[in-house]
Amino acid sequence: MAAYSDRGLDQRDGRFDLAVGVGTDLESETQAIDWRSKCSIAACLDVLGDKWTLLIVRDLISYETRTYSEFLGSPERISTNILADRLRLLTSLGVIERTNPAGAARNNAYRLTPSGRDLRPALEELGRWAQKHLKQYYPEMVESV
Amino acid sequence: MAAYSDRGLDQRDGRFDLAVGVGTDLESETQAIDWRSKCSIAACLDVLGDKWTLLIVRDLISYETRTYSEFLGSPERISTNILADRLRLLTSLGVIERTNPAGAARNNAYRLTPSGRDLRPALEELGRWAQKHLKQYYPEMVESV
DNA sequence: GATCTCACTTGCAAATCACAAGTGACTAGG
DNA sequence: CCTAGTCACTTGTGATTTGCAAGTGAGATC
Repeated sequence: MAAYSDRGLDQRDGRFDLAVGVGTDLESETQAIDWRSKCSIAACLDVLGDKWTLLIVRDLISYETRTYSEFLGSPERISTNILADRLRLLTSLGVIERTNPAGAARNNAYRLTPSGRDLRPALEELGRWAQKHLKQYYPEMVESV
Repeated sequence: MAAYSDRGLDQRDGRFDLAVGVGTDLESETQAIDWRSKCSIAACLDVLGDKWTLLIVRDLISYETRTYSEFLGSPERISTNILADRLRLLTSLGVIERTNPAGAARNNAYRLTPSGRDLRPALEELGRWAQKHLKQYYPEMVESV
């Protein structure tokens, strides 16, 4: 517990440039991650901690594969620039990949890698928590994944 | 699976004003939540989906109780306005509460409610995932919770 | 080979965030 | 009690991120 708590207050933990140089612009671009602490939960949130990233993973758990425009069709209405950015991030992290890595972007869907599939238990727990504790505020909510 | 996918594309799912009128300004203020879809995972992310909220929960899992300034001491260095905002949100959701609800704000710590304690499995899964899949990018990472 | 669709990119306004500097209530010391 | 200090915030300002609308360019379709 609290294994990070002995750190000095003024020090930064590091920055890491993710990149996979496979081919298209989207895949070869680079993203810097500023790790806020050594805590694994904080690291997870450094990467996945926003309103959109895990919804992409959720869609891929539900549907196995999904194209860019299919993601756009999901009910939460992600905007195109955010979608492109998050797909780039998840690809560079090795959480998702193209179904046809060598092929052109058009109709080239995304799928989860083993790393992405390992997020399923966490998403199930989050969904379970919402079902139990958010339904009082939002009765129309339904299950997922 | 994909139980939300039959929704129309143009419809909004709703908005809900959270409020608990217990006493201090911080507790009685109101926050609007715009539910993006009926999906429970999306609902969870509507509420907890950012880089800071779950770190507050993590601290309370690690330490049982924490004051405002103790939260500020955590290594991720949350800023004061964001901390106040998230404490307000988590309080209005019933995820955390003050250890002395009737007392003054000064030295009045926060603790998890049963709802907050139910987030532990999800945080454990997220931490486990980070340990398994993020360590390659960030070797200094350590366990947590 | 012109048109269409798909997977993005770009530009700009709006919202959110980080950082620094207050503020006001309690509290300990003299 | 009066003053100085600490704690729990709030406020202001500039920087970053997001949302929305409008492109763009490459491959598929006709």
